[in-house]
Amino acid sequence: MGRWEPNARGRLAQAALELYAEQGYEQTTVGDITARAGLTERTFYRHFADKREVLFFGTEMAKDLLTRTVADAPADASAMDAVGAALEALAAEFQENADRVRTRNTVVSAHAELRERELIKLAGLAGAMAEALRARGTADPAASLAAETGIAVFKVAFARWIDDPGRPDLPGVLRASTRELRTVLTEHASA
Amino acid sequence: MGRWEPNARGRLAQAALELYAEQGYEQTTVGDITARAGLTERTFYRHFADKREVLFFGTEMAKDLLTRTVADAPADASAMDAVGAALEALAAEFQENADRVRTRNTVVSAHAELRERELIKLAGLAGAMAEALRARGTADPAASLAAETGIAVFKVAFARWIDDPGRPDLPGVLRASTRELRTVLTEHASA
DNA sequence: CAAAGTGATGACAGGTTCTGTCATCACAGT
DNA sequence: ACTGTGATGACAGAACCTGTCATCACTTTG
Repeated sequence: MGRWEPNARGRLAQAALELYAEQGYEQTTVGDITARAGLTERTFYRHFADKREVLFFGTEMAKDLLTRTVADAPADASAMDAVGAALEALAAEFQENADRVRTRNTVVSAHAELRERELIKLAGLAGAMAEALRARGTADPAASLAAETGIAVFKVAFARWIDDPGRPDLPGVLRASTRELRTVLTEHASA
Repeated sequence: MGRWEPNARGRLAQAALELYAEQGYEQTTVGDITARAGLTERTFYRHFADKREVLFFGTEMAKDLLTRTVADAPADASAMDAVGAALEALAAEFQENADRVRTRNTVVSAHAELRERELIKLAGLAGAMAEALRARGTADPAASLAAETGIAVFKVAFARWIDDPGRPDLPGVLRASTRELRTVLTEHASA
């Protein structure tokens, strides 16, 4: 495993987050990152596909958590309940690492390129949850709808959590948002 | 207005879509595009922010259509009904230009970079609809939830429409998906 | 214990994307 | 005609990303 200085990948991710936060994403070159990490530019691209990907280290972990939680939901739970449980588990993890999550969000939300990457990662999470729902026996339009809608609610709840530092309970905001959505969807005049 | 050969922007967009479809997005350089359009590389970047943006010409039109339709919804219509009407209007326009929409989608969905751009454009549409809802008097968690959920349903409906060439009625698929979502959200064992 | 093997890193070249800057050209208004 | 305006051309250059080969630390094998 570890030869030379250990944990090159981790050092690169750490240096990148620091520099992006200190001097901005666009002002930071890959050379800056590798210089701080004590490596060469070429090595950066051996660990990360591009300059953005270095900030999305944890997405695979999130995907695992979501799919596992969906798979482990009680057999009589509805698709939306399974999705809700998964997203609450993720929200709880965000809550535990609130400082890191907020720092990272500040960097990501400041640059369109990074927001783009974040959105495709979220879409990937939705796809993974839909797949897990199908494995649980939910048919396909319902599975995709539950997963995509769940992610949509998570996005809204997360934004509210970020905006309001006095509301520190992300899982609570998520549950409230889900309830609110049910209201929004049922109070309709037509059809 | 038009000096030199007219409609440089349009020629560039046309040449880009053709080349991306013919030989792939990554294999096409900006030089290829400008050569076919009879312009220089530098001019491409005067009309489009980057190599991806040239495919997202119509997003502003879509945003106008959505916000206008939300604003024009009857005063007694619910937020979700206003969003539903807006998305149905967009779906109808997609339906009218089905061939072009499908061609463009083939190109976009083949490359992660382009899908990223598409997702941030969709997020922008959701944001614009939320803003239009707020202008109509809908409070903020509900406005964002209705807009984001509407886009989520549209994504699912669009994917179903693309996958199944024998189901040519996108507005119909959209309405069916919205009904299905209400079912998914109300059939829950817990809470 | 030496030889060969493995995997991560360094070094270098090169193409592509995108930006800054200034010159040039077609046309409009006076 | 004279001057202004706006789009385009020409050129330089930084940064991103990739391909390729050499090198080094360490492991395995005989």
